[in-house]
Amino acid sequence: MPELPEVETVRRGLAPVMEGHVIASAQVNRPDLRWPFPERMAERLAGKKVQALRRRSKYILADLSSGETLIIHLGMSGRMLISGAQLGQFHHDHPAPAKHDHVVLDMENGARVTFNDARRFGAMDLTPTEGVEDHWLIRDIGPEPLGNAFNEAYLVQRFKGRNTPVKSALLDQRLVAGLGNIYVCEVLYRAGISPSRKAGRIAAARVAGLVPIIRAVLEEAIEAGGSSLRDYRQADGELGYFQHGFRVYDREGQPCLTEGCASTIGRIVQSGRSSFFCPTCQR
DNA sequence: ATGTGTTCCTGTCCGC
DNA sequence: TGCGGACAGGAACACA
Repeated sequence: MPELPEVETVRRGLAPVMEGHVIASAQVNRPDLRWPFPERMAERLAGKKVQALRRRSKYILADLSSGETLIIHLGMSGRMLISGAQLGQFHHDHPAPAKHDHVVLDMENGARVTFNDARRFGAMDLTPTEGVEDHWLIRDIGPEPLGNAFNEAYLVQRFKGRNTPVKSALLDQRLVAGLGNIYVCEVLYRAGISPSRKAGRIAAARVAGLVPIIRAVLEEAIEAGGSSLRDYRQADGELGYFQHGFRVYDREGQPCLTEGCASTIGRIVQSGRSSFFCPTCQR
């Protein structure tokens, strides 16, 4: 599920209990998720301090004092739960293990971080921190949409000559990092561009206009995640799944929210994914 | 090189 | 209440 804003929200939620703290022990309850876990993962995590908790695209990167980095991907259904830490205090009691709790990290500070992933499209790997950007899962990913390398000239260049629908182009992680089905729908709605339009046939000015829209949509979602984070810390400690007011995603058959537009939101399937759009506002 | 369809897995929801 | 099918926030992989 989680797209860039949700992963960033998870990272920010984990940081207070993990960054600068030592993993006392790790429990690994199955041999694999999408791929096998790295050899001896539990042993390689135990006793290591998390020096930094970073994010690259939809990956969370935990740099360890051993010189290795734990790479975490949440896939479609991956969740992170914090227990034993509330309101800055550690109370040391944890909920009963749940179905699909695959990896459990017990921190020396008493907090417990549980990775739960029903569909098991998630992944974890351990790799040397030096060169983690060249790891096979990460090396081909495009620029961070909130960074300087992602800009108008870049996107215009990358769209040039592409015969694929703009929806597919923006989902392509090699082109830009971190966008998923929800936020691509939201971006194209805000930009007034049909998801079916071929990327290479959009006027350069409109392509350039996508850049600030992508940034705004993601930043607003991160902000919404940030405010939800405070609630989660008070509630059950589950991170990353927050209610965010989507303006077009999952609104098939409901009225378009654009002022003065009388259309209803439609849905088409593009390469197996639902695209929600307004047939009037998006051309 | 690009573009598209299939696949991995479990859970939920909706119509009969 | 059961059953079948569609669908779900990802992305690697196989193939045209």
